[in-house]
Amino acid sequence: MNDETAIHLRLGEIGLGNYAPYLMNRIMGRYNAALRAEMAELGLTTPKMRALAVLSVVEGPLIRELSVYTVVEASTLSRALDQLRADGLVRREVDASDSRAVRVFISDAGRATFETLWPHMAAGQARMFRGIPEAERQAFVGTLQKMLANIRRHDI
Amino acid sequence: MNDETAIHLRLGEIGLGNYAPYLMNRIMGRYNAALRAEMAELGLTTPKMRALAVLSVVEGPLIRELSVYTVVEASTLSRALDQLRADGLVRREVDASDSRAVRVFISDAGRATFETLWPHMAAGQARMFRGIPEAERQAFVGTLQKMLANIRRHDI
DNA sequence: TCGGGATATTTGCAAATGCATTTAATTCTG
DNA sequence: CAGAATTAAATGCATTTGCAAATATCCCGA
Repeated sequence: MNDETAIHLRLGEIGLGNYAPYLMNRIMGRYNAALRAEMAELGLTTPKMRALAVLSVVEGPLIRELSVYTVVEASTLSRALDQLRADGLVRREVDASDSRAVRVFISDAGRATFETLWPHMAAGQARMFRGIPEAERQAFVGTLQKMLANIRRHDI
Repeated sequence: MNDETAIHLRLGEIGLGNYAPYLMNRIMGRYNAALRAEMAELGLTTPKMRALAVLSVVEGPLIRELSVYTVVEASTLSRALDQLRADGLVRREVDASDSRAVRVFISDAGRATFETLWPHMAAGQARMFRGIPEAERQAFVGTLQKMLANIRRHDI
């Protein structure tokens, strides 16, 4: 079946269980929900957790960039960062060359908090991929990367 | 690399762009955000849209089942259904054999609303998969189905 | 069959979220 | 180079969300 045909199919004809966005939302819903208890214990919400995750890997991004990475609205992210800062997990710093912009840095305490959470995230991922051969996992991630390139609206 | 090794890697060592949950959250975040404008125009939120989508395919599920299908909390779903009912898009019906339980049915108006939204959803999916060969898409969906089987906690 | 525990859904309430607006600073254009 | 248009981030506000508790019903074992 080619693209032109596929786009005219109804959901009922495809079937929920064959519609990729449905499957992905459902899988991520479970992954995120499973993490929520651990996050709550650390005083984190999803936006706060995502910010820490990205900041543990990306050094001092602008808030606007962090918003893209985390897929969190700028206003929501701004408040999440307020809270993270109040807990000493991140630090804001006005950008040297553009004083409208703010860069965000993770602190040692922030890193430690994320290190506590990470094993649960890794376990969640491992559970998702249980019984799926390495080659298939790699192909899957490769397809995800192509998909992200297709839909992202920023060059980040 | 085998499972035992992989689970001990740090996020920084894997890289955000190779961590499947990150990629999936980001892709679905965009897919959902792109749909939000169309949904708002129809007076729908994400839970309401998901409920209509599932109800267009599954006949008269219990609210509890709908909650699993849509990955929406029961309390949130209950209120979403209130609103859908107020707009005449769904109908509640006490289950014949268990008077605690409620079955939900989509109305003709609900179907019509979903039919209006569906082309945008299909377009979003098409955009995600742009340039990805059919065989790769099928393999991808096959992996998603295995993953859902791995993480779901219900037999739905 | 009676009562305790489980289950399905709804509701109260505080917290989180998204949109629109505001503030401040930069860049573009004539 | 002045002023308009754009951009980054923060804030006001109404809505949405999730957890916990309430309500109603069902099921199981003594």
